[in-house]
Amino acid sequence: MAERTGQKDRKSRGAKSARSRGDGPPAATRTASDGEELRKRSELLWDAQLRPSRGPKPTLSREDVVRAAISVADGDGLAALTMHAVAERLGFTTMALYRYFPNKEALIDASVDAALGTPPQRSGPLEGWRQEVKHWAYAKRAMLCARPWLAELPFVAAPHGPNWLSWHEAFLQTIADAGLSPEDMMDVLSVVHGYVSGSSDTAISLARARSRGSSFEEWAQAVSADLCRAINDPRYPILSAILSSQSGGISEASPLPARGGRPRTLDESFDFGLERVLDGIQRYIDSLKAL
Amino acid sequence: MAERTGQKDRKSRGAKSARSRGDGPPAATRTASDGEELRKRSELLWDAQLRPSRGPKPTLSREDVVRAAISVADGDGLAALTMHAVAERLGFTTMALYRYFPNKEALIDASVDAALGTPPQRSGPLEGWRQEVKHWAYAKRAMLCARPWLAELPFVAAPHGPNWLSWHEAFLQTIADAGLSPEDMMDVLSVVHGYVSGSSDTAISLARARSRGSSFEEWAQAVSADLCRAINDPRYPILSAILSSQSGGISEASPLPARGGRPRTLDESFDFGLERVLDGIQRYIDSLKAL
DNA sequence: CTAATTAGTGTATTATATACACAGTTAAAG
DNA sequence: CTTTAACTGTGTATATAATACACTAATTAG
Repeated sequence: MAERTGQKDRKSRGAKSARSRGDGPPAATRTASDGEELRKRSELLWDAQLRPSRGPKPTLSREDVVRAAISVADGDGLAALTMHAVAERLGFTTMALYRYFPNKEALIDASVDAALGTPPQRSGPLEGWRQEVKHWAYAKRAMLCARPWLAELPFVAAPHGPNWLSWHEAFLQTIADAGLSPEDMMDVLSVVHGYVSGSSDTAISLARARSRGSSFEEWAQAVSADLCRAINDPRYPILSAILSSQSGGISEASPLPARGGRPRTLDESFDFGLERVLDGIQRYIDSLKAL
Repeated sequence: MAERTGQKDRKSRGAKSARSRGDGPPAATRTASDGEELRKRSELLWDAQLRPSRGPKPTLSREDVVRAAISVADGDGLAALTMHAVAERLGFTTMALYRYFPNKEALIDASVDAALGTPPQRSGPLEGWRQEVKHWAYAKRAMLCARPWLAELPFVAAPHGPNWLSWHEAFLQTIADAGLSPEDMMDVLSVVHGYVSGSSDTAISLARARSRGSSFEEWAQAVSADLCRAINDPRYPILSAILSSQSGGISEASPLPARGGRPRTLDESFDFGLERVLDGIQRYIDSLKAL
């Protein structure tokens, strides 16, 4: 009954393509990332792939492959991102991709970074750190919503590519003149970045639903039904009260700018939270100035 | 050259087990969650599985299966969480699990919720919302670090189970008396929750590395090396300057409480950010009182 | 030209999820 | 007590994916 699971056959192979799997501990497929794993992935991600001189020239470039991968994920979600699907889009066989990336994980790492894109360039004069940070936060959220499949990946312990660093750099520029220490700047970055990525899940969920053809109503209905199981459950008195008091569920982007008794839209809630976060940062900056 | 990939053969199958796949759009495996998907998953998660009367009693319960699944994931990470591994741990065949959960996704949804556990009960008198929220945030972060595999899953658009709701409820209790409107309470929850989950990735990464036997040094080395590719890259002037100024990389939990020139530890950075967030919330609460 | 080296292909292997049919079990109904 | 519908756990089969490996054709250094 106990099955012969163990022992993946590790055939010794020439010192040639040392860029394959890696062997450490259990070595979870994707997702794993202790020291060894991360180091390898990071190296692969930044590896410049020098072109050899002897054989035929490759028809494609890594960029081509990444573009195809992104286009697959954009179209049909992360689950559709198979080596086969990418190869097909390029008109090649599945195995051809392995000439460009040693494994799927490396392709995904590269695709994720490419998909992040570069942060919007600041145009015109600085508007003060607060406004600049807001722009950055909006842009980041918009980027995530435009590529909902990014949120399906564990960002935890993934290697940071050039575009990721660009986003960080762009943030640091927004607060470069606020008078913070280097360490404070990094920690403030972490606060805003944490808030943005951690709180955008609902918006991303909506974006994904839309990209799959669901209507706003259908999505809102499902989300609401899911959460509303708390209603009338004695384990959740406060939540229950709040949910049942809020008549509808989530409201779509408001056509009217008026903020009356209308509940906040998703974006307005994001905004609300962002203002709180910025208030907190502001207070810290002010406290430093006061010294 | 172009390969004969097309046309996945979709064999017609009887109308029998209507509880199988679902068919809508491309229907990504896990991870997908438009309206339909979410509705189904939510239902499954809350479905009470009434025991039928006719046949033999099942040897296991859903709870048993979930426990086994969690123990697999705790031990070897999410990638090790296969139906086979869970079944083996229980001493059953793979297919036996399908008597308890219609598919792996449902098992994972249930396992995630169970793994969240219940938030710590408040003991003793209230210490004021700020302190209470801090406790909650610490507890949540600790919970995520204790189960790093949770962060490998897309939380986006996953159904919310009883434990998830409990965490929400517990938060709402902490700020129930702060004088916020129901809507504000939910949005404040979203801020803190967003910050905590979004900013814990590094700590979670460390926790995972540790659970896989990496030393702190090995992990810190890898993380640092990954980020430090920015150094001396003209695209990242500020980041580069900050990183090269900070001598070491990340420092472990400090043995000394003294906060001298020493860089912040991971936990201290989290704390720093949390204080900013709380300051922002406090300011909002104060502004309401001032009215 | 010749040999080394590489690109893309084709095929085989392995891991996983899961459909389906079967055998033994149990309790409700006769 | 028998019958039998409804179930449980098992065994087997299939589909999807990733990817190892060997092969052919291409291309260029010498």
